[in-house]
Amino acid sequence: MAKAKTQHSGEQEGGAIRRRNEEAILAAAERVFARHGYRGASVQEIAEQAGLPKSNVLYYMGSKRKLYVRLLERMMARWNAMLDDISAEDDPAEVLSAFIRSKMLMSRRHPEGSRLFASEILGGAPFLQEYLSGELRDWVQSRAAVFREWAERGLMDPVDPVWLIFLIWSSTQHYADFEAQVLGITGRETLSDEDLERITEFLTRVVIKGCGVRHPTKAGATSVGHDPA
Amino acid sequence: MAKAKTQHSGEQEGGAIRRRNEEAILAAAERVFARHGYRGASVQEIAEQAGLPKSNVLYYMGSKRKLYVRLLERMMARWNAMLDDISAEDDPAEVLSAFIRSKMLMSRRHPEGSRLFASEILGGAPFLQEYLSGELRDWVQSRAAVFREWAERGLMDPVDPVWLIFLIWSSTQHYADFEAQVLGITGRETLSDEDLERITEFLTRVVIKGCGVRHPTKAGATSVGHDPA
DNA sequence: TTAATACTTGACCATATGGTCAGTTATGGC
DNA sequence: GCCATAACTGACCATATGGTCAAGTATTAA
Repeated sequence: MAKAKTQHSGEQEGGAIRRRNEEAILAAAERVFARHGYRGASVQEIAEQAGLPKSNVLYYMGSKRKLYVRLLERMMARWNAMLDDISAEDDPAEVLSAFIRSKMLMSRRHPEGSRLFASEILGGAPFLQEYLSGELRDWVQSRAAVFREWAERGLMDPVDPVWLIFLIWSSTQHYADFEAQVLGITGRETLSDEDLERITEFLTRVVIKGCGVRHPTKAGATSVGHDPA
Repeated sequence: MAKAKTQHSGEQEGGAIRRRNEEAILAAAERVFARHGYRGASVQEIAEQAGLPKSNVLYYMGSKRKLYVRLLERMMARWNAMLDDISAEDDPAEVLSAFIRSKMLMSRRHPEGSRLFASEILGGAPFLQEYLSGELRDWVQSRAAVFREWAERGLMDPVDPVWLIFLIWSSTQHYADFEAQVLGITGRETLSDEDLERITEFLTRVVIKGCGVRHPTKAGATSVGHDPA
């Protein structure tokens, strides 16, 4: 095999200069790819937004394709960092609430990354197909199994867990991906933290109540989320 | 003003040849724009998919930009055709159910159009900004007023109507926009009509139950969607 | 039949694209 | 101070882009 070139060996090493420039490039590229998609983005524009000459971007990233893949991988890593384990012993209401909250936070903290991901899927997921039908599918199936057990124990209605996961994904991601629509319709410049908090509460409430989630302590008794305010 | 040229006077007229070719071009363009975004789409590719030389596409459509705008307008027209009037006198459960169903049908019938719209919003809605903050905003506000009145009459929980509308939009559109993800994760080739029907029922149920929608006949009494299957 | 109009399309143009490369400058360990 | 290596970058290339145009062919109304 070829000797690993320092340039592309990845990971954390590399001088301070390299790290700084790569960060600038990745940030700029995330914006541009998110806005225009893979094909519509140009290396020239990324370079300008990063404040570097085009050659320099290619020097660090090798190619447009590699840069794009690296961004996707970074986004997947963020995702994976969020996927805490759950078991059927946990409180469904708490798990669903935490799930919605963390997805909402992801949309808040990484809107460009979220849009980049959306753009990739929208285009038929040419780079992410195996991830979707591999890793991510396994993750969904394992969560689905837990949901199903909750339903069997009478802790929630017997809804299809996969459709439920999609419901949570779509309704939370909406605020990053369709930000332009949300802002246009609500007539605001930005969404405040309070807005996001209220939306999170709304979504949590509808999902938990809508799926008939009950407290685990008293087996199959009290319903959750009935504060009449 | 200049005399209207037959070529671009729009509307229904034009020979059979024109209509046939324009349809082919529009269909092809919708696919290509949906997949690659405005910038990423090329007239050449659209022409190939339509089975015509590039010059011919430009002959009929004038320019890439005009073609794109025309597609957006066609999609907005479909949308508007769906926006039937509602009043506070209607049954909330029925209205919400019909709303979800028709949005779901739209995702089913016009997935490319849906993705085209999504791509436009994702890119910051450069062509649709005024539509969003104008027509569409008004539409949302008027529906929101009805939802609010329902809440005041005790026919549903006092949820924020705008977030509710976004919830319905996002969760239904998901099945068109993120089709690649849905298929990858569920491991299917396509979603069947039965799948769509079940998803529609699931979403309807969660929304109606989650928002505490009640029947209007008995003022603020029975809750809806409790079939324990 | 004829003339006007609609349609068709290959050649062409200026510009932008992703990517290469050679030559130069800066950096850091010794 | 030395030098290997990292960092930098303008010039360049083949190709693709959106769009124009002129010269054709098909269609149709009179």
